[in-house]
Amino acid sequence: MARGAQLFAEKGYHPTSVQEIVAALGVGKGVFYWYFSSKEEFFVEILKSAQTDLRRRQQAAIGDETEPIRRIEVGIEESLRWFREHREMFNLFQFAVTQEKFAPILRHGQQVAVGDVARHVKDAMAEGDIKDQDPDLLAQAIVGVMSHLARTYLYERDEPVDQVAQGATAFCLHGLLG
Amino acid sequence: MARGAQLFAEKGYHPTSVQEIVAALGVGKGVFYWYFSSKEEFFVEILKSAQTDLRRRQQAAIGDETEPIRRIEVGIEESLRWFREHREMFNLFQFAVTQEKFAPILRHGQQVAVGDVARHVKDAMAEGDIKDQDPDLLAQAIVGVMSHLARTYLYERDEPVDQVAQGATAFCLHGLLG
DNA sequence: ACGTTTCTTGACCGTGCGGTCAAGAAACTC
DNA sequence: GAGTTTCTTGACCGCACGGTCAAGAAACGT
Repeated sequence: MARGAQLFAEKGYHPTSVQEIVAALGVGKGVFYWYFSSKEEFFVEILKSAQTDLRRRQQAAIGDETEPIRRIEVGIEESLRWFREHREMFNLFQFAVTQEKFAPILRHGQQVAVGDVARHVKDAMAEGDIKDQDPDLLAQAIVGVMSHLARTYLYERDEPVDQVAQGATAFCLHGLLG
Repeated sequence: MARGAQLFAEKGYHPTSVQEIVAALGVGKGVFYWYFSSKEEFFVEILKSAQTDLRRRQQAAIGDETEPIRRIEVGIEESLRWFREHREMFNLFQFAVTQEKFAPILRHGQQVAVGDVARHVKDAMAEGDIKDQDPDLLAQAIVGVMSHLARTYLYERDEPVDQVAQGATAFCLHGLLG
């Protein structure tokens, strides 16, 4: 299935034919339709499993941290690392959000991610580290920074993860001023 | 051409056929291929003209402002307003970045936008309002916040522009802490 | 050993696509 | 108003797509 993700990522969903997928896998077409009921379902499967994998990684990395602000930082860092290791998925995610068929799945996953961050933000507020604001908006903004910097610096310019992560967290914590 | 953009936005680029486009326009297929050499070229034309329109709006809105920080704020605000007025284009832009054929065009436009912001950031640094950091990274982060909040609050949740703009600028200026 | 279920094959089908083009209609000369 | 250029039409073409299915190979149970 990783094979399929790679193909989709290279050419895009529509331009990649089932024919090409099975050829790359070295199997007949029938075997594809034995395991998946359609090209669409196959794609959804790829998206879902990538999402859960990413979440697992985030959770695992955050596990030891107790400080909410640190949890956010580590979450950003680990997400960037995951996206770097799964270059293919970034474009696929981005494409999927734009298609009505796939958007709900993507939105759900992203809502989970935003929820995670928002929880840490709330915790930080409770501890008085962040002044009271809408936690959801802050979390959304953080996700926005993360994903845009990932695209620009990780994929287009291939810069080292740690450096990008450092820039991302610095901006999220202090903004332009401060 | 706005008609075409709408169709593409509703169904996506590939699933929208030339047949449908000309039907929606109420003309024959030949007239499409008289003015455009391919579906692809037509799409590129839509993207380019939208990009220049957005930029014009940004520049016009910023025109009177002299304070660099205010320029950034007004730029964010006006961009959000434009995206709200051209709902169709958001998905189209997002889709186009993921396709190798169209990505260069999109990247160029976005680089121009980032360049604009980065210039204001530099100015603000010169005036001592922002401490020295990489202006390009800051500008990229701002664009990231803007576009993600636009998607979430403007399109998915249909919240008022001013409120979203206020949240976006606040985060960009002060981050979580500050 | 043999029946049965689980997989695998690839030729094949109907469909709808992007793009063409012979045929004309309008609009524009002079 | 004849001649020429600028548009417009829609039937048509070749093709490649997603998906099917009859046929058979492996694997398994007994």
